[in-house]
Amino acid sequence: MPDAAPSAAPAKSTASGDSARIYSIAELAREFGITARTMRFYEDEGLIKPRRQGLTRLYSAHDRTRLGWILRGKRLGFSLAEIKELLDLYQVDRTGVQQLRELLRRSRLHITDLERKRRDLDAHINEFKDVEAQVTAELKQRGVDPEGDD
Amino acid sequence: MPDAAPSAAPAKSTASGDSARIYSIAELAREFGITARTMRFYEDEGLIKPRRQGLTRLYSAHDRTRLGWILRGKRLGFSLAEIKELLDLYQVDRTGVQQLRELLRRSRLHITDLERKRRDLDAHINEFKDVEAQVTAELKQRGVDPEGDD
DNA sequence: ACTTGGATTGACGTTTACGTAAACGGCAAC
DNA sequence: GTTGCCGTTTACGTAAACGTCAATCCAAGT
Repeated sequence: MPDAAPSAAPAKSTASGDSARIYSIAELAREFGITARTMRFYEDEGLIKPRRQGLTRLYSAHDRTRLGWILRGKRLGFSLAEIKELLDLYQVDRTGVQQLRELLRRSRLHITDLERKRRDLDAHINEFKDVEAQVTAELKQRGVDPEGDD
Repeated sequence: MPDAAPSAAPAKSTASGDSARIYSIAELAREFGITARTMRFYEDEGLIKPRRQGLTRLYSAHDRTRLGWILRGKRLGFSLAEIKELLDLYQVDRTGVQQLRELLRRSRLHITDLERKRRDLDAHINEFKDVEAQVTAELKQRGVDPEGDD
């Protein structure tokens, strides 16, 4: 969510310290565990727009943050189309009242969706923790240490 | 997760009341908001195995529960292959110590994955709640009631 | 007897999210 | 000067998760 939420960012002490850093495509790909192909694909889909120096792509700290956000969305099971929609939510102009209303409406819709996901997730976690507890108990009962690889 | 976790199920008062109920493919499809095609596909992939009466599929309460679990997994962003793996975790025989160890290991791995997802989800939710709060404040400042559709 | 309403099995089509060459340019080292 | 290494575009391939027919079957109603 580039620059939208203040969040708990480490204090920028070095003036324009590393927010001015630029990244190559391979560098970011390594960092996030994806391929350059994937990043170009995301660009084609309008999810990121790195600067260009000639043909070569130059990624800013902003781009990097955005990419991280995209991948987090993916881990949560959103499609690239949905992620694009959500990213666009932040780019929308907040000048008009109607637009603010619309933004509010869609944020709330999305929060509802996310909270459902959270319930699903908690249920899933609890079930697997149950299994863990049961299996641990069973092993102990058999006089086996549940920890240790042998 | 069928019958694995006790969970908070409503008391079965009618003896074999509805755990003996059988469902048609269309019935379950309607209930879960999917198509019959999807259910047959899941069967092909080995995710559910309904009884047969001739050619017609008959779904039990167990199948229904299982289907619900599958769809919950999907909402969390798991692939059908992953979901199958997780379902199989429960079917695995818990007799041998080695198998119990393996089950424990994989459960823990999965819990780790789920908890990462949870952190991602919480971060996402917080960001959108920030947006909601900011937009709400902005609307109030302009003397507009954030609620109400006009 | 005939239609209507579900059920079935193929088989091919489609969308999403990339992978995988192929063919090229720029630059630094050997 | 050519061998790597990184970057580029264009284009075809692919796995996952179904959708969409087509042809068929079967029980129920009129």
